[in-house]
Amino acid sequence: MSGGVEWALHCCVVLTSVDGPVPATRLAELHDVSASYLAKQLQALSRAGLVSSAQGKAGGYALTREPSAITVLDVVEAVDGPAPAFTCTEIRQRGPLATPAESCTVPCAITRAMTTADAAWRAALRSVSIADLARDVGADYGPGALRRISGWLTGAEG
Amino acid sequence: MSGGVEWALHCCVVLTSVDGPVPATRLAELHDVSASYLAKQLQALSRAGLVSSAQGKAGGYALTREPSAITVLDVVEAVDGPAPAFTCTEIRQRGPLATPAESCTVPCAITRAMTTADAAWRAALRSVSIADLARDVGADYGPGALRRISGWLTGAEG
DNA sequence: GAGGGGGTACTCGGATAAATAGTGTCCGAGTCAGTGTGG
DNA sequence: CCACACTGACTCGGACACTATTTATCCGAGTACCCCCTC
Repeated sequence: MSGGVEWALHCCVVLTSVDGPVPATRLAELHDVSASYLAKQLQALSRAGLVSSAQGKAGGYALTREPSAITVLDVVEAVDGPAPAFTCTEIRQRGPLATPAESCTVPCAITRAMTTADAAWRAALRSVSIADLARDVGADYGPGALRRISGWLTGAEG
Repeated sequence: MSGGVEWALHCCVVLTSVDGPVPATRLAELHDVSASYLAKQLQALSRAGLVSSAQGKAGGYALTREPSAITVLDVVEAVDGPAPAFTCTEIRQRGPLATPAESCTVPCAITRAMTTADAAWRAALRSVSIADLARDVGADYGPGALRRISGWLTGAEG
């Protein structure tokens, strides 16, 4: 999985604590990561409609929906793409004992097993929302943690 | 996920139908894939102890256990490695508002969500055995399918 | 003092290179089967 | 006829190139704010 997923999720969580848009540069220095590369991830989120982008002097990125309406799966699919990890190359239709194409009306057993596992993975990610993550952050580090981040994002210099 | 996982699984399924060892070359031409690269996957299975390798004239690969005792997860971890897809880089400990290390006794919320999803994925793959796959192949293409493959693997020329 | 126009600085967005993991290939080390020879 | 040693060919195993994906970077297009000028 792309490492940018982690960055994107952290950005979504901190964006729950602010109202206005936050520039990519600010998000990058908060997390001490490459601004240029983080921009790419945020663009992916924007293309997926999870965040809105605003240009100009007071521009930046902001969540488009309630944090409870954005799932972790949404972010993962936006950044990594919606394609499943396993792709069947139809080996059964190759070689000297190839299964004829007309017998291949359903996916092969291996593909079915992989698809089932992939569905379980996605279901687990779909059951967790950004709001859940933000709540857990508060539970882990105290209610003031996100508030401090919010203040730094909107106001502080350096 | 590495595409070699699919090849390895197909090999394991067909190996359930034969008694003696089968050379990698024979498995490769059955599936019409690169023999050299398939060898790499089979070596991984051998390192993991799922198959035994025998050298010499009548050598090859054979399953070491009952097909019902080998799970799809075993094969996936043997070929792709046991590492989870998501790796936390501890972003929370970086940047101007870094969380102090002594407060990071448990994984962060994002990592917990990813770990849970990964566990669900692995549980699904663990619940399917190679024997299950072989049985499904019989159900899909008729009981004679695996028998024909077995005969070709052990006897036929070209 | 209020409204409008222009400048400016800041933002995103996509196009462009380096690094890394995955894919594919090759040749050498090791080993078993078969064969020929000697007893 | 049996046992042994040898030959030979076939097997795996790891080391070596090539390609695709991921990672990282840069510069141009666009836009909202702010200042200044005019009325």
